[in-house]
Amino acid sequence: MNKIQAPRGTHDVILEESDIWQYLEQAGREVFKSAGFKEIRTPIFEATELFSRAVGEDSDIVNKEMYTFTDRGDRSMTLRPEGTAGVARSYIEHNLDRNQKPIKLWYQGPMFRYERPQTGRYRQFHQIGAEALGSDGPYIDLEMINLGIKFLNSIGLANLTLCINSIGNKNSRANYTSALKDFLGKYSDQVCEDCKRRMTQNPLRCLDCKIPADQELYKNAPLIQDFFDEESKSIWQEILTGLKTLNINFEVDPKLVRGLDYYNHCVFEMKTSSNKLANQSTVLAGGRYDNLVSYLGGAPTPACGWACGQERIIELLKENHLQLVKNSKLFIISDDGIPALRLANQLRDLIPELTVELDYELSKFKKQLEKALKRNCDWIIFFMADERNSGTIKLKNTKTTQEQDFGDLIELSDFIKKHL
RNA sequence: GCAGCUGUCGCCAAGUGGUUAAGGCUCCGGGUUGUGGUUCCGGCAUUCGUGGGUUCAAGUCCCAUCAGCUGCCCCA
Repeated sequence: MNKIQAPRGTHDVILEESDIWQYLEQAGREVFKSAGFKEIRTPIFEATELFSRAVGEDSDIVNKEMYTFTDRGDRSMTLRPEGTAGVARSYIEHNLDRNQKPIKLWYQGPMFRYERPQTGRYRQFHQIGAEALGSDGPYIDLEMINLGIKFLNSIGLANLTLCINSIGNKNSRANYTSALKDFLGKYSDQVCEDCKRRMTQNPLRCLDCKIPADQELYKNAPLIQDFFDEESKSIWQEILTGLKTLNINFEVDPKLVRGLDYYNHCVFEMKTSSNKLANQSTVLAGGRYDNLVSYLGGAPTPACGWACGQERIIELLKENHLQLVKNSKLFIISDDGIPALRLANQLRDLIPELTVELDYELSKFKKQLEKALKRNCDWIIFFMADERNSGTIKLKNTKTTQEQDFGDLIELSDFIKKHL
């Protein structure tokens, strides 16, 4: 029989790694809770049309990266490539705009993109994201940025830089794009193949071309800020002064743009300087997307949000030699299974925060002791025939090596609780 | 979608065409009569990602395929 392996670009989260995942997700939950965000769980697959409308017909995601299939009812379905579209769809479908605004939501879960796997890049990957719908900003934008930073700080991530830019409103961007096209047109025979293609499809992207020769040519390219109308200008200004006043460090990156169509005004990314992620240095990215809800047929709704790639963060956490908070563990050594199981259950009820384990193989005393020690248990209970016959439980603290007999379970559990 | 590198036990690995595929860690069984991870014995790949081919002979060479890594593209 040949072994079946996990599909390309997917991976199993197993053993110690799942501890890190839980730690990460717990940290997210706490941060969102503290800011009054509610969790939203949307389907993992949606009508294909949702993504082609939300993400953009000519984006790479829609064109070549979606997991699309026809279901048995002949409907075209797609495994979600990102989280925002589903949230917006749900917002419209359930008339969430009738709630107090803004609606503040967060989500966590798998996303799917048919890409070439690399470090920090998978076909099934996971994002934690937050969206706020119904507020114009700039305060909600600042709140979202702040929350993103807070989240990453809370898990002990350092060496992160907030990069920020504004891509203005629709008008400003249209004016800029046409000016940029004119500028780029002058070099159409000198730039790289990719840029030639980008010139027509997504001229903004030329600006972050990685070819030095191209960069040289683009040095004198027009800047988007010079094309801002009054609205774009004032919103951008408010964000910048807000960040300064809040003492949030940032770098303005005029070349920061977006691959997804629905963004406008302020966009931002958190990047790591760690070389652990190779080329995938962006760990969290987001911005304002005032047009998405109306693209999808809802009433025009200002909104902003961000998403962060969990796999990428996990890589960084591993590098940080993360000290996960371990809870106390107790191991019962016994020569009879049933009394040991009963005792384990009683202890679990009495001390829910304690991990209680035992040896299901009923190995010899020596072996069980070894197992307990190898597991790094804080406590060992000796519950062999001798103890059971005398009606006592012998408790040992493995750190202090002190032992104590207990005749009463409540007394024993109180003792442990006191020393947790 | 394009290009380069890699693939031997759960993990780390030796092996460079020639008998039964080193070693270490982990794990499992057992001894040292119930208290510190010790020690001692023993076990753990008919098989080298998979499938073909070359050869008297292949983990070692060739081809294909799958997967991983890296760069491009794009993105979280």
